[in-house]
Amino acid sequence: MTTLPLILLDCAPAPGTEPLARTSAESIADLLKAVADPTRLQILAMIAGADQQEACVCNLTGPLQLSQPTISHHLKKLNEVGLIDRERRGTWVWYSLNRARWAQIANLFE
Amino acid sequence: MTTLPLILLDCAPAPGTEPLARTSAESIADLLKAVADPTRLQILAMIAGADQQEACVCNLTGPLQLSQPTISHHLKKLNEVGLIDRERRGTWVWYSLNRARWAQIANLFE
DNA sequence: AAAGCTTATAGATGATTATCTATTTATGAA
DNA sequence: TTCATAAATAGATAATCATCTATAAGCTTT
Repeated sequence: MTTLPLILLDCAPAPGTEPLARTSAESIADLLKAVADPTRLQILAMIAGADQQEACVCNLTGPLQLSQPTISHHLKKLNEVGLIDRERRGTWVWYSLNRARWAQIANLFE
Repeated sequence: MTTLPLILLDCAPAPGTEPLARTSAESIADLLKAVADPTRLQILAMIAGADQQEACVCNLTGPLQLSQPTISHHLKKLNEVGLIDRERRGTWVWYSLNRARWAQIANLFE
């Protein structure tokens, strides 16, 4: 009597489960890490909901009850992954949503 | 000569920038944190790409080169936020994507 | 019940990070 | 040039977390 190749049912990589390349996974994770923070989500929501869809640091410190360096820190993180754009106008620095980058996240989950 | 009410241009919460409620921001962040990890992204990709779109722990340890407890740890995190479902069949435990939960993430970015 | 395999949990550790205070840099006004 | 305001950076700290080893728990078979 012949037996089925049980090894195929045993513990082995499942067929078709080539893992997502580590470097790709890491760069996607970096992008998602930027949004996976409650304060940064609040910041993004405030920017998206603001007039002209932009905000400066000092627009955010009050409502979020965080120090100015902390807000700047979060804005820098969001800017580094391309989720918000930065524009200096006089003394203020204005941050706005980068819609294209935002859409790239949506595409990841479709 | 009259002057514009400069206070409106000064540092204050921008109009319409009611912050996203902290509790909402935190629960969204918890969901996003679950996917904001390169190993968990690789796990999700492997599950999605597998036959029957499911995988057990031992399908993953080999390709990802991580210890079994580490894989179990990640699967638990993904399961806790509802991104994957868990089903024991005999000795093995099979994990599968929860498409509805997945879609909820997509909706966040539209 | 005893053995063997798969998965989960416990506990430890090193790395990452969100936050703060203090300081510096950048810009505009006097 | 000096002053005042806005934002960025430096450095410190406490908390979170990805990973490991060791062990326990769950299931199947003999």
